Amino acid sequence: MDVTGKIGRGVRATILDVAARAGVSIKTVSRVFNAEPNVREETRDKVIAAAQEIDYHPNVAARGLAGKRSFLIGMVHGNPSPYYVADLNAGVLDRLRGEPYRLLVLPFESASTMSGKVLAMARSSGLDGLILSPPLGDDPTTIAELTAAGFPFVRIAPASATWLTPEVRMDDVAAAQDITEYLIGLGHRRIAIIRGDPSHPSGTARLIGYRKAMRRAGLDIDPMLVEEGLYTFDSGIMAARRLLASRTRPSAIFACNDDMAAGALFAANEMGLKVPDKLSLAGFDDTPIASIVWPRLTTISQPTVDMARAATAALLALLDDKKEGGRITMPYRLVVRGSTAPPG
Amino acid sequence: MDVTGKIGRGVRATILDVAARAGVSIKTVSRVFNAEPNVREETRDKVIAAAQEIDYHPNVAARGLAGKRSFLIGMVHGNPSPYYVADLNAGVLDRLRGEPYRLLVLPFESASTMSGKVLAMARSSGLDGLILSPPLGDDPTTIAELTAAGFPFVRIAPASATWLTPEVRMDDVAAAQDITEYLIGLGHRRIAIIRGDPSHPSGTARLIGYRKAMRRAGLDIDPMLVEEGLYTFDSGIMAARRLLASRTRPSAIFACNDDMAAGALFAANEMGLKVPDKLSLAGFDDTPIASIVWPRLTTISQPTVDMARAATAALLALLDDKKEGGRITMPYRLVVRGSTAPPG
DNA sequence: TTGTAGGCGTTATCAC
DNA sequence: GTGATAACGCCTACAA
Repeated sequence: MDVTGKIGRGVRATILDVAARAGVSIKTVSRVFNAEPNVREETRDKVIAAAQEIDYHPNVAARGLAGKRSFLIGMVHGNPSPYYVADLNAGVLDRLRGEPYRLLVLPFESASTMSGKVLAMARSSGLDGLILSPPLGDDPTTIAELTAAGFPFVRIAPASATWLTPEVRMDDVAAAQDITEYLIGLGHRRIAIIRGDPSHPSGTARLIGYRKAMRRAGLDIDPMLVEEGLYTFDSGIMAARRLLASRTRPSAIFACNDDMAAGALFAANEMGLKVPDKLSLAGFDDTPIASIVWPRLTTISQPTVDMARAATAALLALLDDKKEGGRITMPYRLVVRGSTAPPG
Repeated sequence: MDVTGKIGRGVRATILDVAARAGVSIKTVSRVFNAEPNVREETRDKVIAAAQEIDYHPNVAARGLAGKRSFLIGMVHGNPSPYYVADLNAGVLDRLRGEPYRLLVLPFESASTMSGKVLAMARSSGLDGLILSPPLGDDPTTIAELTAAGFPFVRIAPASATWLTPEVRMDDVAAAQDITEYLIGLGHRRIAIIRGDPSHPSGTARLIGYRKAMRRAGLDIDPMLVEEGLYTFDSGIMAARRLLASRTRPSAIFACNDDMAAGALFAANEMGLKVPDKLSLAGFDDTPIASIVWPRLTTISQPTVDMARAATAALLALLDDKKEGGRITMPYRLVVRGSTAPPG
């Protein structure tokens, strides 16, 4: 036994060491480290002091084995926009600060390779819970297997509601409608849309919002003005090139995320089309990219960080109290910047 | 006991279930799942079949407790550029594919808040090893405590060599010298530099390369042409505004990363300075941002993903074979794009 | 308010 | 090649 309390190189102190040093039982030490009640303040202090002296850190594996939880939550993301992912990460980690939970990032190539394997992955990684972001949060197979197994998970920005488990979202339809109506209000009539990856249902919601706005204004929706993208910068370039090559080209383009809008801006620059004089451009998400390009993008500010924070909070509640599923809708904001103007 | 092999909702199969079903001992099952030798092929198949039938996944916590490792590695990053971080993540995860190790992302505010806490964090998170990216990889306190504890770690892009542990880097000095010489070769004489955050030593290396190139060309280094940034887009704007407000403004700016170069481009746009006609701009890293702005940035292609992959490979080797430290230098590439031209 | 006993699911040690 | 059995460090009961 180590009477001095000095622990040799590589040898970690255990709860027994702390107990011995503090002159209490291991259960008392355990109580202190789990913030359980019924410990005299004086005892608590003794334990904490002893722990510090020998640099004790609870063994996560032992804790997980005995307590049947790993304090590990996973985030699966297949979003191609690094800024979006960075925001998600930031929100989750922010909420996790001070909590015993840690965040595991799960590799992810495409939604299809992942479908049907999420539960196995979660199990083999020993996760306590899962945060699903688009498009996986809308994958029926994934939802079904997680639900069937009773595995705790929350969804960020799901397109369809299940109400089975917490969902944090924003109103994509209304936001897309707003930004389209803003373009219409500027005087635009030929307004194109670059939709997102069809496998991301949020893209569909945004398309619906666009259609609503157009219809309400009595404007035709020319199929030539609906292009498909993949939420990537490059796909935005491609889509915009097709749109702008047409003889009856649009005077405004609404891209379903900032990356594609930046791509459209790039395409316009290539063709010498000045934005916003000859072409108005709107994005969606308000990621940093919207402020990096010139001119800055008019866009919808999606509270990604807040959404991630809220989703994490909901998951923690789920893990602790086994609370029911619910739906949280976060507010968005139309941000008007230099990329939009009346048609020239 | 569950004779049918069907496992109820939420109840996970254990190694005992597999052993019973396969008619072997748990040790044999363990051997199979750890790819140990001395198991007859026939036995192995039986075990694997039994495991699949009851959807067995080894319990990570138990494995960690008994085997004294968590199969968890951590990456600590304090780099403000999301694209850089995304590339690091991608490289690590790519190398980890197929390995039993998982990646933990560690929250990180600033290098100073982290210093002296990395080991404690690694311990309390139960990590097996650590990947340190700038600027933490150069923090003496961190290096010292990890080394003293014999904790396995590798460093990505460290400024100073320790040789104690694997280091994956590129030659920042030579790269910065190359890109500066390229600008000089175009005919520029007044070349400014926007250095990075002083707490990131890579910025110093790049400054040295710039100085070398200038001296070799017999050019004075006007202190007015050396600005300080923080590796962020906004800091690039600020620094460029200061540089461009001067009456004797530079004809070219070399920013120590792409984010700041993009900021400089933004500032030039603000002032109506056409790039590259009136101002040449060079970045560093070749993150996606370099290709998103217009015109695209001339930059140094830093093989971030490859570096992360190599660092991960080195860490895995360290964890398995206890190999020695070593130094890997990856090649860089000067990428010439539209943001640079002869002075107008 | 505190302590004791038992078990969590695996790996390691040694025997067969 | 294979198998019993003892750790591993903690948490959950239950007692005191």
